Amino acid sequence: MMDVAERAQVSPSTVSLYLRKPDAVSATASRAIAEAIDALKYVPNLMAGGLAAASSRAVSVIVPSVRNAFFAETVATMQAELGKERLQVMLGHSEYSEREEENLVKMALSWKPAAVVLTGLSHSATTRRLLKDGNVPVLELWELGGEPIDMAVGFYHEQVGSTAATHLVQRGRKRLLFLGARLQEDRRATLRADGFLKTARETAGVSAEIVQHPAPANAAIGAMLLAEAIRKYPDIDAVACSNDHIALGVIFECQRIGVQIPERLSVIGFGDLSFSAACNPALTTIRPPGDLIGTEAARLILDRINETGRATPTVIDTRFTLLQRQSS
Amino acid sequence: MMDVAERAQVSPSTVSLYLRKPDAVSATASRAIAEAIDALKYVPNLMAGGLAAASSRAVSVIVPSVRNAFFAETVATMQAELGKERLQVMLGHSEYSEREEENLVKMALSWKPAAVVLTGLSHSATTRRLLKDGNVPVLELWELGGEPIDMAVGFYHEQVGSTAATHLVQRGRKRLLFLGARLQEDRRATLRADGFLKTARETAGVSAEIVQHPAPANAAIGAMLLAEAIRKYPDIDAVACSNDHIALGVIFECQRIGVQIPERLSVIGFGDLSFSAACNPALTTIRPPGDLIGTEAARLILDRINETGRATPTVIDTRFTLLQRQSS
DNA sequence: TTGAAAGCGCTAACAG
DNA sequence: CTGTTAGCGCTTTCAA
Repeated sequence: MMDVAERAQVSPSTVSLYLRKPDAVSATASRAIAEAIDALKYVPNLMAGGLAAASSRAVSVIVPSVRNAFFAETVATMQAELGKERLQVMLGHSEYSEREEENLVKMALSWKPAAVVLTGLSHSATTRRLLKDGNVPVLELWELGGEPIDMAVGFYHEQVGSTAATHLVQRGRKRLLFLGARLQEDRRATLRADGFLKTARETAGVSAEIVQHPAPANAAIGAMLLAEAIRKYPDIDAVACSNDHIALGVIFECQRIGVQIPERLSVIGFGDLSFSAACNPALTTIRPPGDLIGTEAARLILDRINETGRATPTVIDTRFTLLQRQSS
Repeated sequence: MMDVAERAQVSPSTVSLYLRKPDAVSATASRAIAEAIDALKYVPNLMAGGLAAASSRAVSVIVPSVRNAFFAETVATMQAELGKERLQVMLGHSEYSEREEENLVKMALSWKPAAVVLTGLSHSATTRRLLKDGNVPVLELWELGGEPIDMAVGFYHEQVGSTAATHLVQRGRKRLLFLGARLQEDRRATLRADGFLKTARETAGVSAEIVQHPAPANAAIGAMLLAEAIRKYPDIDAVACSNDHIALGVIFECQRIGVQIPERLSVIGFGDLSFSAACNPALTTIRPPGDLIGTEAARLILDRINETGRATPTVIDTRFTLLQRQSS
């Protein structure tokens, strides 16, 4: 930076100012500095900047796993949005463990991040304390309904379950079933199951049960669950799945054992994954706005950093969309 | 750190040493320092550390998109492995653009990363120059066959295509087709197509064509491609798909139009995605070792950082696996 | 709008 | 194995 300043005939602090707030520097100086940066191929050292400013241009994003398409979508969107403002995404995977999440938060704080982004509303006591004391913007994504540490962007998962149940009932179904995977770890899937069962059972003449498996969701588990469901509850006429991977397995299993969808069995999923519209039959599902969550989250972070006077909202409900297709 | 040193009755540099190389500090000092860190709830400032060391504990990982399950797998694995050594993953998405990748590399270099990880072997000239001059370990993942900037971990995609063709021919197929999506951007899918066509056409009595679509791969595109393929080449008896999303669409479309798999048509995919084994019929596919690529990459980076004397290899061929299932 | 000065909190020789 | 010393390359008042 000193070399750039020398070449541009200004002081280092003017170069620094130019880099951070270009508008505060005169056109003449700006031109000279830009030329010097270019000629010298100057690359700012963000470590030094972060040290001096006691805050870095890194945003720590912690999700259960980026292998999960939902979180991948949000992470990808956030990186794209934050990258435009030259903010770096630092990624961490909690693998659905609060202990691991806590470690990641500790590591993250060492970087003096511009913001910390978590998934969901349940965290260890230490995590909450670290973050509250940390004097850093905190965002919790993908879940609404509890008390956020700072800001939250997401939707109500009980509503998702409730919407699914209502939809199936409206289609004339009476014997409902929820098919869930890894419910012990996936709090949000559990909330969807709760909402589903509650709404279904509150409806006169409708019954609802749940069948689950502890392994992570995939189509093979979905197929197993459907087989087990048919065995346990031969008279079911509709299943709601904790996500579309499970629903895909249900579709394949029904094909194999000759259960007609939707005539004999209605199926609704969650996720609207890339294959859902192309299934045979096309899968009715509920689409969570993974990308919207990402853009809204990025916007809140940017607002905070730029302290745009106007108080930023604390909670954003992105809602979700029911997509009715052939399977119901 | 000075507070910790004072409380532990040692000098700050001993604390620093303890933090970086615990084994180099006496047991007595270690105990005292650990106690002090705990009591004071000391959180190291990695920005300061990075500045002083002229190198940070951040690893920049740039992939086309983490929405793609292949790269998500590698990113997740790398984060887990590097996280154990307290290295942070900084994520960037090139969206298959060399220009965007170049921007991300420039941003990454500002952080003085411990290593830069890219996807594939083709990059802009500037990217290559920046990285070669950057005096930073560079890894290129998921592709072998060219001249790596520094180190590479992956496999040969032409071999994948060739393996698929050979498999189909061995199953007695004669009229082969490659179904591809987004080949103009996805160099590795193009390499697989090339290998497939070459091997098929070199085989006596076997013909091979290609049908493609410019949109990103998903099941709907796969269904469209299959329909188009049947129209153009009514006598095909086998299709290889650029990935399993396409293959899934093919399976559904064949169900709809009544084409028997594998009797009338053999299908092979690429990816072994989470649904592939559970399809109806189960999908024959080629599994790329996304997790192995991640662990090997992490190992190379760690070796470099710790300068484990022994020269680290420059290129690692992880190979891939053919999984024969019902669809062929 | 610009510049001088004073660090930010740590690392890395080096000597002991 | 431990301590001394001299910065790393920026940002940020504050004054001009």
